[in-house]
Amino acid sequence: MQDFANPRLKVEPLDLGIGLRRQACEAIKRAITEMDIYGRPEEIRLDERQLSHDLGVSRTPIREAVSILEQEGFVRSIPRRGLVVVRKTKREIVEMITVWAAIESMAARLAALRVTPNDINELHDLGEAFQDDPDRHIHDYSHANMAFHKAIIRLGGVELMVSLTDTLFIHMRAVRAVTMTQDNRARRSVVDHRAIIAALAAHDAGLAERLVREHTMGLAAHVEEHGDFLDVAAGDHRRRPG
Amino acid sequence: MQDFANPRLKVEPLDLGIGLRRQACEAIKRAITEMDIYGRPEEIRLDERQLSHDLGVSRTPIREAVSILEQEGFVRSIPRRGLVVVRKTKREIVEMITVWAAIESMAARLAALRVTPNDINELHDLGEAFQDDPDRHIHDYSHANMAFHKAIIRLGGVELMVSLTDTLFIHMRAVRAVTMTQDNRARRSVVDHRAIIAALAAHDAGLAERLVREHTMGLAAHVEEHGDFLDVAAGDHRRRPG
DNA sequence: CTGTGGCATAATGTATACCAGCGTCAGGAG
DNA sequence: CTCCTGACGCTGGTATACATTATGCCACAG
Repeated sequence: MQDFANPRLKVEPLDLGIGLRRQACEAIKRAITEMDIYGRPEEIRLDERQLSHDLGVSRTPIREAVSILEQEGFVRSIPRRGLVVVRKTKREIVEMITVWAAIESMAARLAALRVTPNDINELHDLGEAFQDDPDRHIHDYSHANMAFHKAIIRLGGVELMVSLTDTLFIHMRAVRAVTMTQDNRARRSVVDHRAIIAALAAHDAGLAERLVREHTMGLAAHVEEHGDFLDVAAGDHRRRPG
Repeated sequence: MQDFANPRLKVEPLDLGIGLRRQACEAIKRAITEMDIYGRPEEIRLDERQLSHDLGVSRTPIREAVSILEQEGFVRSIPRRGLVVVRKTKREIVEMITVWAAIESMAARLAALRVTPNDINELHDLGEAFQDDPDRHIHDYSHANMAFHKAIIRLGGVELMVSLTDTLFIHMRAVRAVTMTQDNRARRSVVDHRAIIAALAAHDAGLAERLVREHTMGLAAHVEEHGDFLDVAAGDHRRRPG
């Protein structure tokens, strides 16, 4: 009966141990994403005992976290051999971008029917934030670029799209910077984004979908064309030739 | 050196521990999918010890398998409370269908540029298999229907789409039968499928995409309209009202 | 009679110990 | 000098034991 009659104490739910495994999962994931995977040619191995020692927990939560990370495609567990950080091949990156294009274009279609002027303003701010000189702050612009696309997906109103693309975007972190610096893509992105915003503002679902699809598939084609650096040493540790 | 010179012992590779956790994961997943989740109104709890005892393994592999299953959205782990089989809400089902529509329509677009006459024949066989009387063998038809859509996604040539939709389709297993029996959808599906095949055969990417999208989004709208049975008791175990 | 508080039980989350392969290195033999 | 073989160590996989917490019941007090 004290649900709303006595609002005396407003304590937070106090997330007790809501996941020592979650913390480990997040920590490892962040460590992986912040590491420049494609910078070094050799394989990156993970040691369970090292991780458990560094994180100050036992191996059990580490292993559960690793299970999740493996399911999400960040690491690969080779039985009796060890854990390696997966290095996405060019083909896999292109596939991820393709799926991203599929989801975001559908989200744009749905968003075109729902957007408010307020949403349009937010998109505009995100799109024009670095319009003056996108080449200057590549990293920041790349971040804002991701935020723009994530905003469109969010405006679609489908939570599942948000969660699915979140994982995809994390995987593409390593590719962002490279793709942005090439071919003056950053500058052209701004133009595309303006057109997308205009289509959304006009509630033109078909146009918004097409523009988003062509924009993102353009990135896929770009990676397909210039992304060979991803496969430089992706498969050099299959067998030990002796 | 005894690889092929001395074929005296032909013992099978005996997948020792190639994944005790994988086996547990598959077993539990199959048990969940084969269980009629939406038949009983009460929550379905899973007991770790029971599972470990039934599968004949320790709790550790069970817990790792459960981590994967939780990540895939089949179970939900409530800290210190236990495991419950998730019962997808109508909204979540609609969202999954929407994502499915996004992916398959993109796959259809890609497939239209790649399909061979052989592929068209296969699709035709899948689509027309139950054309004579789809209402008769609802279960088989539902299976063939899924196979048809999975075939289109496969023809898109993007492996990631196949794996992503595999999980989605498993989740929608429970919904298939119901949606098929309502509104004469099975019969109309055949007509839609014919048009999709024709568009693919004509290499009309835009049309194929549109037809697939409208077909699948029609299912989404149908579930949105008639899928209230999904929420009958989805949230009755939040609090114990006393 | 009802409500509250404490206790007991049980289930999960975590830690540690043990086990089984696989790689590597060294030593011996040809 | 080279190649094969065996042993050791490192790695992950599994099991079991322990602690912490949630829940339900019972007793006592108002």
